[in-house]
Amino acid sequence: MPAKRSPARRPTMKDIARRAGVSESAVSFALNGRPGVSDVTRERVRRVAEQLGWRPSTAARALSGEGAATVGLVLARPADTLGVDSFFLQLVSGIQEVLAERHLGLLFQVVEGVPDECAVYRRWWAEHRVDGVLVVDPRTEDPRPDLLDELGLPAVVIGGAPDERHPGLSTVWADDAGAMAAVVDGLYALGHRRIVHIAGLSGLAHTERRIRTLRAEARRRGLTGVESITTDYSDAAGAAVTRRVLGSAAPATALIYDNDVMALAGVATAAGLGFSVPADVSVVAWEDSALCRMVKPWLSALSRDSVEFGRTAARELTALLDGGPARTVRVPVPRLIERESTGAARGA
Amino acid sequence: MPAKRSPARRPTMKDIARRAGVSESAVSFALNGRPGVSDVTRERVRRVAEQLGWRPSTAARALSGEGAATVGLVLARPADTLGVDSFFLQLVSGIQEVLAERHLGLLFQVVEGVPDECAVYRRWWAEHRVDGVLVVDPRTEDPRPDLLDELGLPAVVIGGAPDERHPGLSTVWADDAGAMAAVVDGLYALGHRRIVHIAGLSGLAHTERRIRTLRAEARRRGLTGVESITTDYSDAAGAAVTRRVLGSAAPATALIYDNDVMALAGVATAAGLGFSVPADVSVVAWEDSALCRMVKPWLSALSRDSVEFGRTAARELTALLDGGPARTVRVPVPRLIERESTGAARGA
DNA sequence: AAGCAACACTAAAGCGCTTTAGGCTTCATC
DNA sequence: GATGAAGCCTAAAGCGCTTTAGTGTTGCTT
Repeated sequence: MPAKRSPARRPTMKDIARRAGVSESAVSFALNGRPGVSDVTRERVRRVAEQLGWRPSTAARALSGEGAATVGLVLARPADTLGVDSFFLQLVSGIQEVLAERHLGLLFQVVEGVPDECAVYRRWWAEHRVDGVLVVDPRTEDPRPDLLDELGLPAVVIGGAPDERHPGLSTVWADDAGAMAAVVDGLYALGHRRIVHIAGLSGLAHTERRIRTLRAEARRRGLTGVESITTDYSDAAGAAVTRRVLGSAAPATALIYDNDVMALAGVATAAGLGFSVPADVSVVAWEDSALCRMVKPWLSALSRDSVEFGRTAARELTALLDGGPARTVRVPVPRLIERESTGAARGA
Repeated sequence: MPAKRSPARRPTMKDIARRAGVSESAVSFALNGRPGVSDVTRERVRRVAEQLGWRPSTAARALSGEGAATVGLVLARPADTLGVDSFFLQLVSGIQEVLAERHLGLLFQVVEGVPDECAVYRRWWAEHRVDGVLVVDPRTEDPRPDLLDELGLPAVVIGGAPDERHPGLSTVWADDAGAMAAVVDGLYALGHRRIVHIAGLSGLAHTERRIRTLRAEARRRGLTGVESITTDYSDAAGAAVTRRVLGSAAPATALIYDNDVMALAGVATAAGLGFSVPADVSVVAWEDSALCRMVKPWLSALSRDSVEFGRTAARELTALLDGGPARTVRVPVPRLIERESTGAARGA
């Protein structure tokens, strides 16, 4: 028996009004907890609505000024870069958890770059599609905060540094600088003096923050064999840079990779070059995931709770939508999980 | 200078009408390419709209029966399972590419399980939020097609087998059965007789299809040491099953893992147990990604173009939205990329 | 017993768009 | 020169909801 292709009209408030024998306005008041109806009527209306399986039409709601009940998230990355990134899906999953409670939808889009991203914001705004947005991968020289300010679109920036120039935006961030300092501390204590940081995308706020911190830490200790090299986060880049670094005259004894994928590729490359980890070179991955326990030696990694990160961001956005003030909240510093890929520097 | 918090009213058709000196209806006709206005008026209206930066309010459009210009995608997976899955983001990225051309939004939600997913469809439908949906991870005994049929929500099922019981749904699928047969063929030719398939989630349509095919191939050849073991796709499960399988009296000589993550974990486990790959045991990963080239030996893997898969699915959905007929389209069979993890069976 | 507030409820407008039903010109037709 | 048809455009209703203004009842006060 083929399922019936029922026309299945969605029930509207008018239907409820008719069945409950009251006016549409009464229904609206009753269902939205506004004063103006007696408790018994309210209850009756609620029951009818329930029984009819009524749900407010977001379109109608949005049109009468209530907002779209939707928040937006755009990911600006070339399609091939977004492969093996566990961080992102976890973040989204945390975001969802909070949004779902409030029946807020998540409009998601992936684009090629920041200019496209800005265009999407403009469109969403003009089309009335979203009530607010979550901005990821903030950059130094970022046009997005200005734009969002101009559009008056509530937004929370995920992973940026506090930004006092845009008091309208909330920021949720982790203290990468502190984490980097801690990592360098640890490596220094193990005797490492030549440290290379295989960084992520140049221009990303957190990349630059890590680079600056590393440089500062090096200067503070008088270290000269310390540098950062930016990449595109890909395994290929991780491998290539590792090859170059370990091939130099006085190769680094410690490598800090800005994600798990590059770290893995780096370890494989090092092994291929005859370097043993951690005897010849220590490796730290900035991002923990199942991957880090899938190779021998297990990778020491900076771990953070990305799901909770997402939850926090979403909570800030809903607070903003409720008319709350913009805030800057810091989530816990990533913790260094010491596994097997870090050890004393050779000869230390 | 702080950016101005401009109230920034969105321009409406009324604004255009006033500026162009015509009625609102004329504007609507002009902008939607309907007859009823002269070419010069149409052009004038278009220019004014452009100049004002007008974009139709999706809410208003949706309300007047035009649909929400949005399609939905819900991912039913426990939060911790969706970590390292490159397939999914690539799929989404392909989907986006097609949707973006048509200015269709993608409403995205992740939930815990299929019942929740059904609830989301109902809600989206009742709230008028989406015009159609993309369904992933079809199951044997799947309640979703019936539901979508009942709601009359256009949908395309991604990765299912053709389903003649739901003529309203489009299906986009790859021939897993064919791929499995080819893999077994190859392994058989290499002398493998004891083959274990570390499968994915039991109940998923493609999991069951692979299992059935493997069983049929084994029977056809009179092989007895062939079996499938279902898992939850996690690296932990991959490792655990591998340990069990290789610890048996007459261990398998070839392992087929239903994703790259488990394959990786499997190889690591095998190495830990003293098995050398591929000398002692061959490994095939059903899903190719950067991971497969990040361990030695490089993993032989079944590769497919997930981005294109997503594009195809999205194209089918837009066709459906345009009133086209439901179709069943097959994307290319995954190709086996032979790398270093497969070889002749010991003693063959 | 008139006056008044308080309460429960309804009528109607409005959000921004589409669409149907005309109205008014113009031009061709016989 | 009346009749029609065609073409361009406007008025108005309607989509499903919120909200403001307003209408009747009560029940209380003096």
